[in-house]
Amino acid sequence: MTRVLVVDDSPQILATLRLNLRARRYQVQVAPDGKDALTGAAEWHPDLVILDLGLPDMDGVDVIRGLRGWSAVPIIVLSGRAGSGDKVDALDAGADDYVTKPFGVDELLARIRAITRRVPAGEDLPTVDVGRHSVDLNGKIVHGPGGTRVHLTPTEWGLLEILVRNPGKLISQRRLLTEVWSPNHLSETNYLRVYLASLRRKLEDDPSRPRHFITEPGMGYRFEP
Amino acid sequence: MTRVLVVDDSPQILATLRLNLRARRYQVQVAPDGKDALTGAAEWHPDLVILDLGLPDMDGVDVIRGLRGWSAVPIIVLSGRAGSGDKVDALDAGADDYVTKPFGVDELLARIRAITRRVPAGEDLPTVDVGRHSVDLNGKIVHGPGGTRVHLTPTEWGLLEILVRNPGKLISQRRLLTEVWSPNHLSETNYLRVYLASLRRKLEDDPSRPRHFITEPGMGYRFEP
DNA sequence: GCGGGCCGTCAGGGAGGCGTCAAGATTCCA
DNA sequence: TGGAATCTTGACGCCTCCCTGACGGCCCGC
Repeated sequence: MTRVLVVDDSPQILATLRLNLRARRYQVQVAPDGKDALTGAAEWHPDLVILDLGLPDMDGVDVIRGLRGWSAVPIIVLSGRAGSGDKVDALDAGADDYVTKPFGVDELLARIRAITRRVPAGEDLPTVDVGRHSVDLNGKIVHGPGGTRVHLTPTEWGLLEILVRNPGKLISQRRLLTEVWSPNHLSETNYLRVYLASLRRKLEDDPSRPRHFITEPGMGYRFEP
Repeated sequence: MTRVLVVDDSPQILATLRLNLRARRYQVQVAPDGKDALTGAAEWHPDLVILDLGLPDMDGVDVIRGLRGWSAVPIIVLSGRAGSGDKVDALDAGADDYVTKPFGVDELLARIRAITRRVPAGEDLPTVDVGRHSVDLNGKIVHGPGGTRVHLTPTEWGLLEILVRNPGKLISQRRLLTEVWSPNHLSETNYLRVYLASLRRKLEDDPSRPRHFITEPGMGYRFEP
């Protein structure tokens, strides 16, 4: 089932879209501002984002850039501004479509179908740079300098994905253990030490002085792009 | 270089678009009606089609259907009609975007960038080389060195196609089992072992040391060109 | 200065995944 | 109806990866 994240500060539009999308068997989650949109997308991994440009807390184009930093999820922009410059800015920042308000729900639904048809839902992870290595989360490939390749084990990929999808953010030991292992492994913090060491050995230029996989003692780990 | 086919019966629009696109280093070909559009697309294999719905000889939506019958090329529709029904029809017939006239050239160019960004231009692979063998996916034929032929079973073709269409990318066991067998066979990973062995025996130079069909333990398989 | 957490490192053992082979079971076509 | 091609199933040995425990370094408070 296609997962749609709707970002808008107007409760009416939110309610209308949620109703219409749910009736068409989409899975819907909503966010009222840019901050919630970014965290929601990082945690929920939607197949499509519908984004109003006029958000209370941040510029819509910055939200697009924030998403595009780590995700290739399709983005449909809603906006009251019909100016050519606004459209060009949003599209060039990484939006896939631009619909001006007021819009017909039928048209929006058709555009949603057009976009999800092209992207079979699920190919939303681009490549991320980690120092001199480039990490392709989609193809599960790590390229090193000079055409070399680095091999990662499933557990290493699990850790790497969570960290890289939340650049700059502190990820608690609790969350890493829960998502990579299980909620029963919350006390096994030594697993993290072993596998973080392994990731650093494979991806950091100087594993003993990590620059991208940072330890926050007592709390967790952080990925610095 | 991205190849764009522009379909419109108005000489002015044709000239304007050709000028602007050529200036942005697109390769442009034009067609004045639906018949020329279909034959032109079949012979020239454009990476993008810009299609005016108001053509003299046939309905624009039929042109879309005609293209979609055999090609997945992105289509941007131009139309003077702003009605919601027209948009829905065109998009559901297979168009990727819908721009109403009069339109700004800047906006159209931004939409072109947005669409071609997603599809990296030219990604059908009729024949693929696997070591000393060449695989014709359309004709379902494998040629070996020296004019020999290799026979593959339907299941082998199923596996081979998914792997070869995603060169370099890791394909999960889950996806292979789902698409070649069914979602009920997710636990039968032994099938994969048997048929991967079979593919290697038929296509690899040294089946015991595979160079093109790589196992990623615990995750899936990968085709290396 | 000293001790206790917390973290990084290393290497061995065990379990599960993988490749291989061959023998049924099933389907397909003549 | 018979035979051939294809798919399924099971057994066995190998190899990878995960877990585990021990040790040392660093930082902090006492």
